[in-house]
Amino acid sequence: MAEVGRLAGVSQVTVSRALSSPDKVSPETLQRIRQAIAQTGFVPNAVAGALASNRSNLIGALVPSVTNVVYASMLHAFSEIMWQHGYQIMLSETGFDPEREEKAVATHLSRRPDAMLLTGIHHSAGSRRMLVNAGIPVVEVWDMSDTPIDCCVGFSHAAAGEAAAAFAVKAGYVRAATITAGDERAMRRQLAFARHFERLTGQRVQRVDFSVSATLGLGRDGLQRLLTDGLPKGAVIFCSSDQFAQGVLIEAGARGLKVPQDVAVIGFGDQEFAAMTEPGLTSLRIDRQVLGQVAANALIDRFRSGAVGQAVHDIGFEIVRRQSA
Amino acid sequence: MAEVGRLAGVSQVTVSRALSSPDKVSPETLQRIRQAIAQTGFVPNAVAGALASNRSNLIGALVPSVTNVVYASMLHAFSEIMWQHGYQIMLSETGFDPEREEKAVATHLSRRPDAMLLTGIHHSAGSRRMLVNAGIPVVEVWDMSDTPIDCCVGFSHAAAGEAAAAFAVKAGYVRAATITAGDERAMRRQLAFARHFERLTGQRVQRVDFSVSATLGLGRDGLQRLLTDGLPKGAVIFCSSDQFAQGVLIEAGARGLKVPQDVAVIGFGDQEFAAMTEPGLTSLRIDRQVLGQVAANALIDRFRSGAVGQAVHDIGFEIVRRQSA
DNA sequence: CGTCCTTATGAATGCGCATACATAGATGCG
DNA sequence: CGCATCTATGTATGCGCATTCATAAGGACG
Repeated sequence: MAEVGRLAGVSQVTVSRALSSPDKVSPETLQRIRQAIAQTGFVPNAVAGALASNRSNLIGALVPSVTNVVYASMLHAFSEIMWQHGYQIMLSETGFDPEREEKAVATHLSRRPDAMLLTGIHHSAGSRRMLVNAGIPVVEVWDMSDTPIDCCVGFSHAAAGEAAAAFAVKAGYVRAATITAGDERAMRRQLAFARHFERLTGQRVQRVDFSVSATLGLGRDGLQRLLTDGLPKGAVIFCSSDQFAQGVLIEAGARGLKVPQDVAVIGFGDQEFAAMTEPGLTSLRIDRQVLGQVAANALIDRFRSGAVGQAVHDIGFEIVRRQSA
Repeated sequence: MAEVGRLAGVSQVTVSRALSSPDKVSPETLQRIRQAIAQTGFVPNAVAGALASNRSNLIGALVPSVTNVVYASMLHAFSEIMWQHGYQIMLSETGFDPEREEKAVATHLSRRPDAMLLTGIHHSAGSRRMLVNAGIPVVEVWDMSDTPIDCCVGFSHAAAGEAAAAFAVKAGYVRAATITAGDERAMRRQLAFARHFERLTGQRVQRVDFSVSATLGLGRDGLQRLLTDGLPKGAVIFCSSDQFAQGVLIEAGARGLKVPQDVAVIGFGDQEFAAMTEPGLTSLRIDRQVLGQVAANALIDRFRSGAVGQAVHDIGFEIVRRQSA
C-alpha cells in the first residue's frame, strides 16, 4: 500500500482512503492511485485490514453436510445474500456431531468472523459459551427455540410431524408407518407424527429407523423391512426425507405395488425431483431458499442495529399434495 | 495473550509458544498457562497470527454450485482432508460465470489463503494473472490441461464422451441422441460422443441442449422433445448428467416405453441413486471422493515440497453398466 | 482582514500475534 | 573448574492496514 502510494505520489493513508471511501480523495489523486494499483497488481491484504479494523467481513457457517442438498441449497441462498453485502463464507461440516461442531466453533471464532450461522438449536455447552462470549450475531437455522443463542430461523419439527399425521388421517389413511434417518430433527418429526396419528386413529405406527443419513437405497430397504414386518395394504408411510420416499416409490414399483392404493408415501423437504417422480410425491415443503435468505437478512439487520430486532423467525412449512398420498 | 501470560506469571511469547509448540515450554509452566486459558476463556486471534506469520491456514475453494451434489461431494472429500491437516475452507460459488469467478478470486486472494482450489481449467486472464502472482499452490479440478496454473486433477471429458460412444456402439446401438446441460465440460463430452458415434456408425446424433443446469424435470422434457423430433425406437440417449438420465427413465415409464428396449439411457456421474433406479442406470462414474482427496493431497504435497511434484493427475473414469443401456 | 469552516492530505499509532535474537541458569565433559 | 551446550524464558520488532489526530490550503463571511 505504501508502495502504491509512492508510485502515486501520496502516502499510505491516502491509498487506504482511496479504497475504502473514494469520495474523501480528490478525483485527480484517485485517478493516480487507481493507475498505480493497476500497474503494480496490488491486492489489498484483508488480513491486516481485519486486524486493524476489528471487522473481518467473514461469516462462519456450520452445516451438517454439504452433500445433502437441503443444507446446500439453504447455504446457497444464504451465501448469495451475504456475498451481495460484501461478506464471505467460511464453511465447515459438522456431520451431526456436537463434538466436531464444538471444535469447528473454536477454530471459526479464532478467525474473528463478524457473525456465525449454525444448523440446529442443540449445541454443546462449550459451543454455546464460546459463541456468547464472542459477542457477535449468531443465527441458528432449521429449527426454533425460545432460547436461541442470539436468533433463530426455522420451523417447528413437532408441528410438522403432527401436520403430516393430521393430513394422513384426513386423507383417509388408518394405518401408518415411518422411515426415519439418524437425525435428531427427523426423530422429533417422527415422534410427533406417531403420537398424533395414534391419538387420532388408535392405531399403532410401525417404524423403521436408520442411524445414518437418508439415501434412496435405504428407502428401498425401508419399504422391504416394513413389508416383512407385515405392513398392511393401504398404509401410508411418512418418510423423514424425500430420498427415502423416492426409494419407497421405486421399491414399490419394482414389486408391482400401486402407489397410493397399495402403499402411500409422504416425503419431507419437497426437493426438486418430488414433482417429477411417478407418481408425484406428496411432501412437506420447507422453503430452503427463504430459510437461507431470512437467516442472512437477520444477520444484516443485527449488523445495523445491534442485537435488537426479532429473535425468532418461523418460516413455516406446507404440505404439497401430489399423487403418492 | 499478554493477559493470559500475566495470569500464568509468564510473558506473551511463552503463551504463544505454549500454543504452537508445547514441547518447548516446561511442563509446569504449560500447566499454569492452560489453566489461565481455561479461566479467561481466551480464544487465540488467528487473524493476528496470520498477519504475523504470513500463513493463514485457509484454503479458498471456488465451485460452480454447492447445490449440485457432484461438486458438493468433491468439496466434502477435499475439505475433510484439509480439515485433518488443520486447514479451513473459504467457499464461494461462481455459477459457471468467469466474471464472477474473477471477483471471487480477487476477494479470496485478499485474505491471503495458503492455497486455492478452482473448478475447471478455463479462467479469465485476470484470474490467471492474480493467481500466478499470488505465488501460492493452486489446484484446478474436474478437468485436465497441459498448462495448468499450477496443478490439476481430473479427467479428459473428450475421452469420456468417446468412451461412451464406443460403449454404445459395442452394445449394439446404431442410433443415438444426447441431452446436454449448459456447462462447458458437458458440451465437450457431447461433442466427443457425437463425433465418435457418427464416425463409427455413420448415423447422425440427435441432440437437445439446455442452457441451464441439469434437473430431473428437464430430463423428462428432453426425452419428450427428442420423441417429438422423431427419435427412432431403440436409440440410446447420452445424458450429460444422471439427473437428466433419471428424468428420461421416469418420462419413459410414464409413456409406457420400455428401457432399454424402446429407449436406452446412459447417464454421467454415477450418483448414489443411479444403482437404485428402475431399471438401474448405466452411467460414467467419476470418483468424486478420490477427486477431492487427490486435490487435497496435491496441495499438501506442495506445502511440503514447494511447487515441484506431479502437476497433472488423471483420475480417469469408468463405465458402469447396469440395465438402462 | 481575521475568524471559522471545509477539504485534502499526512504522521503517528496500535491491532495481537510470530519470529529472531538475547539472556540466564543448568548440565556435561575433559 | 572452565568452557561449551542445552533448556526455558524474555525483549524487541514488525506484519499491513485502519483510525485518530494534526496540518495546510482554500473559501465564506462579517
